[in-house]
Amino acid sequence: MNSMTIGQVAKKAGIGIETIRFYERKGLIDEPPRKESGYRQYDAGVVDRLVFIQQAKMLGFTLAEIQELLSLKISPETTSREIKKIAEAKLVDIEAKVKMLRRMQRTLKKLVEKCPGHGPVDHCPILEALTKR
Amino acid sequence: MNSMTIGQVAKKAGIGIETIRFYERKGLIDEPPRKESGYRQYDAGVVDRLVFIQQAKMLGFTLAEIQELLSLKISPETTSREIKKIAEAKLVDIEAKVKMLRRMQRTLKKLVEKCPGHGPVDHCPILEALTKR
DNA sequence: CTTGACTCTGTAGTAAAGTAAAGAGTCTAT
DNA sequence: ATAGACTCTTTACTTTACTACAGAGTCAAG
Repeated sequence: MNSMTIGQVAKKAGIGIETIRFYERKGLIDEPPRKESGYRQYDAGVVDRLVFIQQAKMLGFTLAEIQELLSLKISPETTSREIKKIAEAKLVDIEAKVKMLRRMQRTLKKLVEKCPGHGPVDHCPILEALTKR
Repeated sequence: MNSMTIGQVAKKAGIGIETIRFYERKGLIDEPPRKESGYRQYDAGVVDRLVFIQQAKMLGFTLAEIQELLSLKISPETTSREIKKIAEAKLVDIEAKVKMLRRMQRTLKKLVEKCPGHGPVDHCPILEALTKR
C-alpha cells in the first residue's frame, strides 16, 4: 500500500475527507498526484502532517500560523536566515503559552490537593492565581 | 473611580465594547448592576476576568471550556467535589498541551541554534521532530 | 442648555474553519 | 457486468467568536 486514497488518509489521521480537501485548498498540504481517474494518491507522510495540524490547532495556533510553522521546510528558495527569523518569533509565542499553562497547572494542582472533596467553595482560586500579581 | 463604564473596562482589558456585551450574553461574565439610566457599572475585577479569557483563548481553549474553568468559583452550591473533578480533567488537558509545546520549543531552539543564518534548507525539522517516534 | 462623546437594545454581517449535499464518474467484489 | 462504496467538483450551509450598524437615550464640558 504505497499510496493511499483520501478516505484511507482521513481515517488514519482521524479527520474528515472534506477537511483534507479544505486544507489542500488552503495550502496546508500539497496537492497530491492523481490517478488518471482524478483520484488523489497520498503517501504516508501526509498523515503525520495532518496529525500535526490537529495538535497545533489545539494549542491555539490558527491555520495561518500553522502554515508558517510548516513552511519551515518546503522550497529550497527559502533562505535559512528567513527560517531562523520565523522560528525565533514562534519561540516567543510558545514560551508565553507555556508560561501561562504552567501557571494554570500549578494553580489547579494546588486546588486539587487542597480540595477536601466535599463542602462548598466561595472563591475562584484559578482566577486569583492567574490574574493577581 | 469605584465603578467603571463599559468603555473604560474595554480600554483596560484591551478589547471591544461589543465583545464585553457578547461575553455577558454568553455568561462568561456576570451581568453588572446598572445605573437608573441603564448604563452598566463594573468594578475592577471584571478586567482581570476579561484578560484571563483572552489569554485562555490564545491557549486554544474555547469559550465553553473557559466558562468551565471560570465556573471553578461561582455559586456556593457547587460542591468542592465537583470542582475537584473539573480541575483534574483540565489538568490532563493542560499537561498534554504543555508537552506538545515543549517538544515544539526544543525543536525550534535546536533549529535556531544550528541555523547558519544563510543558505537553503530542504527538510522540515519541526515536523520531523514532532511526528517521528 | 447644547453639542459631542458615550451607552443602550436589537438585528445583521463577517471571518475562520469546517461540514454537507448534489450530481456525475470510478472501483471492486461477487 | 453490476451493485454498493468511494471519489470528483462545485456550491451552499453551519458554528464559533466576534464586529458593525441603526435609532434612541444619557452624560459632562463649556
